[in-house]
Amino acid sequence: MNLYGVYKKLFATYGAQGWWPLTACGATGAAESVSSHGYHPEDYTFPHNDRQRYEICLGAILTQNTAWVNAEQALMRLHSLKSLSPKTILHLAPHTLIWAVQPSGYYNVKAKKLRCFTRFWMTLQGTEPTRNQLLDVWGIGPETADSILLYAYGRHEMVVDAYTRRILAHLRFLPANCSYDQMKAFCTQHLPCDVPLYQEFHALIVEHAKHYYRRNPYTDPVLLPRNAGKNG
DNA sequence: AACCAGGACGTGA
DNA sequence: TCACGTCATGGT
Repeated sequence: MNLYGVYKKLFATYGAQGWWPLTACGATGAAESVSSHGYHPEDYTFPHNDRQRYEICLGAILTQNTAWVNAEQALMRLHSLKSLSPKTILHLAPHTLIWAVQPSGYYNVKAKKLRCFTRFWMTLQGTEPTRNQLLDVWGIGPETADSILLYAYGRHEMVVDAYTRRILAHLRFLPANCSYDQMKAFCTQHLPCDVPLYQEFHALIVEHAKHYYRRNPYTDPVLLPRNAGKNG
């Protein structure tokens, strides 16, 4: 099975994931309903405005090496401060921003990252950032940059992560110590050039890895049903 | 009770 | 370039 076969198998198994998740307030614009996820299954025209794009960017930073539920709590706190927007977030006192970011961990660095990114965002004036521009922002590395480009701007950039590395290595497509750029190039080369497919692929990888790639040794009954590849 | 979560940065070799 | 320590909360 090639990588496109992997995609089709995961999609058949888990269905459309509808990433990127927004908070309910971000997805609907409602001021009060700040509860669960605002997924957008099979609405690939998403996001619809700069406010949603901005929330995706903050979420991408807040979820770095952190469970999404924790990042979401931080977004909720920002919303409760009416500061889930570039203009207002920069007016927060340092300790207030740190309080908001605290549930997502790394609160000192992430508060700084949000400030750095927001200053950059303001310079964009609504225009789309390039990948190199994003990488020049302190706190934005390759995965966060690609997440922003793919999910906030619908750009044709594959997002890969630690889960992707585990799966690609387990399927023996790439060595376990492969680089981010190697993974990205491999995925780009072996998948159709289709933005919604890219969005779903990464989301499906994460969903699948949560099931079978949390702890070594990995067993994957979906992609490796009968002990295949045991002998290298 | 370790171990992990949708990484990135700073440093030293 | 690359390996390694650091950042930190919350769930299993």
